[in-house]
Amino acid sequence: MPARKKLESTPGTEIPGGGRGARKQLTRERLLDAALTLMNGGHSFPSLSLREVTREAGVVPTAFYRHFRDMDELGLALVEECGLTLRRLLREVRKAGVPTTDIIRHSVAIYLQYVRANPRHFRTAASERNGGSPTMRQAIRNEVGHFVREMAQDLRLIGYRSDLPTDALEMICSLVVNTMLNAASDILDLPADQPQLTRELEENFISQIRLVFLGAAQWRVEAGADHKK
Amino acid sequence: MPARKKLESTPGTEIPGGGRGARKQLTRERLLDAALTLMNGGHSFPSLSLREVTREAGVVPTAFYRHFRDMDELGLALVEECGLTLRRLLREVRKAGVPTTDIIRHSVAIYLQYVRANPRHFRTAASERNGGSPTMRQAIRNEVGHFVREMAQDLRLIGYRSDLPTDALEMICSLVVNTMLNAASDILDLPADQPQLTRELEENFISQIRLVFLGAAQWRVEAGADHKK
DNA sequence: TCAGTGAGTGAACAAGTGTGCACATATGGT
DNA sequence: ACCATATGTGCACACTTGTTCACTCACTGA
Repeated sequence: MPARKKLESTPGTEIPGGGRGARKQLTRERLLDAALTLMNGGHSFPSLSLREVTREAGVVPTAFYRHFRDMDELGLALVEECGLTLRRLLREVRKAGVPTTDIIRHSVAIYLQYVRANPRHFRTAASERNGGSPTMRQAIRNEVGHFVREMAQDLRLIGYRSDLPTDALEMICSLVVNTMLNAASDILDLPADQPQLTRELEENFISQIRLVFLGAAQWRVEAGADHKK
Repeated sequence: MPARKKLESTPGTEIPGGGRGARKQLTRERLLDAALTLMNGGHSFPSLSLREVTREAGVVPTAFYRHFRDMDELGLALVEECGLTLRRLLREVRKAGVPTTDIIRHSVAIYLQYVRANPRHFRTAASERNGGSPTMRQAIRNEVGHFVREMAQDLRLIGYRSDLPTDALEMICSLVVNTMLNAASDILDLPADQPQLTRELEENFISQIRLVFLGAAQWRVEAGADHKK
């Protein structure tokens, strides 16, 4: 058991010159961090108790209420954090520009690196997407929806399949994003001492993304938009 | 609160001629059913308490131990049930044969019908796939893995892309299955009074599956098997 | 027929939970 | 310099939880 030591029994002792608002945000982050950490160790969010979180954060249970009304609110804050990470990822890929050769492998590499850099965020996103409370699920759907739309817009900006309507582009992107998230979950669940398996999963992931874009390259609107017959 | 009425206070009263083993299996099913029902109403499995389940099943908490060692064991039984449903689905699609026109739309229709017939199983599968305890996640991965392999074999039997190695076929199928499960989760989460949204989601789903097979039709092993360069 | 088995009951427990309340005290504006 | 504010503490409360124990009594099979 970690049993992180409690904060000094009076506020402000730890960072005397820190400023009040700063301190508040600090313990708020500690609470969020504690939740993420606990979730990384088998726990799933809905089975997380308020007391557990405050214990891990090194804070008395009642202090929780200074920051969140209840666990649901903390959950939403967590989702927001994950969404932020996702957006940062998109920025990163965008910044990398459009390499002339093997765009897919390149982007996937950046993605996997990002997943490994923020395992807790991706695990949370993947696990609460279908698992959490209805409220939280909806929140995650929104974030993922944003991500899909941004990605579609990015594709448009680099001139990819500029003949397709936005609907079609977004449908393609959502397929890609689903595959991404599933892969993240699979890869993060792997025992860390099996580089061979990891390699296989990664190759499988790249193949799937490639296959999707192979299909996307030939997609025709009529095939999808035709609701009759 | 449902507060289903308790069983008669002595065993065997309810179905006097039922036989002992039959009665045991009956309450066992009641427990599994109770868990599924609770999960359908917002709860996620790891946040389910033993007492909650027995309450919903109309049984005293201690009776639980006559059937499962703990909640984890019940979870595994649940996963097995879901796996059974998945296999039944495959059989159903297989039985329907290979229609000459629009195979995809046809199969998707059967699938969606199945999802709506067993919403709790599909919701459970989708939600515990990434969310539950490590043990349960692994169990679900196994079931899904079986499903993927069976599906690949089915494709092989109808002569689909008989030139591809099994690896490639399975990689395609796992993409399809992921898309299926995501779609199920999305569709089941929809408010039931929005047929328009449902319709849109379904069309989107069909498009995605179509796109995948469009890509699959052009897949070449070299592209995926080439680990160098 | 009659003992034994085993699915169910109810009471009890220690531990953990969420939350309300009164209290401390550093911070920050006046 | 000082008082209100706000962040964190400690204690207390009523509940719920998982699990134990001794029990009942219908069904089973010899």
